[in-house]
Amino acid sequence: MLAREYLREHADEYRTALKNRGWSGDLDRFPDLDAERRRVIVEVESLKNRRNAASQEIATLKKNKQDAGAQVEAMKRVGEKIKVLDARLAEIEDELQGLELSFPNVPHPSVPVGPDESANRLERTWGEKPRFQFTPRPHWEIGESLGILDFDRAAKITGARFTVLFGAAAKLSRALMALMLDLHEDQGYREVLPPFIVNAESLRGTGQLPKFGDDLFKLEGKEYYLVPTAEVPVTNLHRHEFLEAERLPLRYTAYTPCFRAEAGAAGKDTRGLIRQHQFEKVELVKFTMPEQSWDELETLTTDAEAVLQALGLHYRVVTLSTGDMSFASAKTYDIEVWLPGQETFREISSCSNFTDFQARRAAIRYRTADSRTGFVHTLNGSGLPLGRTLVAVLENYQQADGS
RNA sequence: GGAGAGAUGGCCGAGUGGCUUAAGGCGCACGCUUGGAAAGCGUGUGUACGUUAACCGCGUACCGUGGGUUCGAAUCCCACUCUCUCCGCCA
Repeated sequence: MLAREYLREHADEYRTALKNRGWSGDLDRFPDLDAERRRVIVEVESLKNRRNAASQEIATLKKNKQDAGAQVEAMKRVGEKIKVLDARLAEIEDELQGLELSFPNVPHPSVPVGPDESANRLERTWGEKPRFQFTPRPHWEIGESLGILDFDRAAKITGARFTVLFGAAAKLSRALMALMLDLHEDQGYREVLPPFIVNAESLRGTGQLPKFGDDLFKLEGKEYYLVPTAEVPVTNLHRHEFLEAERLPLRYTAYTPCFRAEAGAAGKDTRGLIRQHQFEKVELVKFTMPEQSWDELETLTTDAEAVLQALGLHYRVVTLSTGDMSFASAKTYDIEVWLPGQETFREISSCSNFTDFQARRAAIRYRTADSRTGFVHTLNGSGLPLGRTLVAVLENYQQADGS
């Protein structure tokens, strides 16, 4: 969510930002609605002011055993008016809020402008492509021939896009989780194990709702959802809270399974465990003062990279273009790991600065020692997904004999 | 799942329709006092929105959340959420 003052005073600038993002929506309704809202507020609040004064009068008259009938009658009419205006105001607020929740964040000036991933900017690469004396195989072949990845049985138990890990794969996954959490703890992150089920309010705070509900698994009976990423429960740890400015930034790392319905993604990357309905991930989340967040984005990214370096995996870092960024992000670095079995760089981490976009939705504020308040900046990045890291290890360290 | 009790400011806690612009205390900030401190005394102490050049002032709202009754609601009514106690069930 963006500041109303920003939408009022920098409408042209925001229009350009939306165009760069390839966003198609209605910005024209905002100024009308905003102006009407303020008109109604001025009117209804002056009526309430009159009512408050009158009720004091009535109380005094009654105490002195005097007749207050005329005042009561007059206030009945004022009360009716207030009721009507309050109802109108609620309508306006609803529509205005719905509108504001649909507006994406403003890209940072350093973000390359472009329609899609073709405009992404390469920042750096680390390591080198491993050389093989044989043709490297994709992970699904390695995993199936070793009997440690089983897609067919997962399809029987559940359905498409689920996987069973056996033996060494399961054990490696568990080891990777411990490696990542320990590494991030050394980097200054506090480990947290949150609920894997969240309510709708939490998803609104981080921006998955109301727009991207189709990508979520919703539980029946209650307004509960399976977490699509640890970003949701961890960012919402501090929803509706004031954080002491001198204690910022707060840094958290969390392991959770992630559940994604991916309603619109059928047919893409269907082989192997690159795109699954369930995967596991270690996540990094930060809450910072506004002036710290851009530096913290850089260290967040290098903190995630450190996992790949520890594993000796070749990767590159790219800045996503305006057209490739997610809804809530102001700037995103993608880390892409080299997969020799598929001869491609594949996204393994997304590190984003959401500026105050999520903090406004979730009301996460700071308070300084001299009592100034404001919205914090939130950031997060994968550090890293277990499944894709397992894929990278399998493909990069495979041997000629299939082991 | 059943029964009962509860939710008030940073914290404790009073408050069963108007005298509450939420008592009192603690904490915190500033000042007085002091050689310095403690104690004591005094002043102040939330959030959002609106108005405004202005977080100067003024106004409106907020006592778990959402509705309702009333001229007027922290207070009465309804629904929901959460917490605690006991019972049941369960890893």
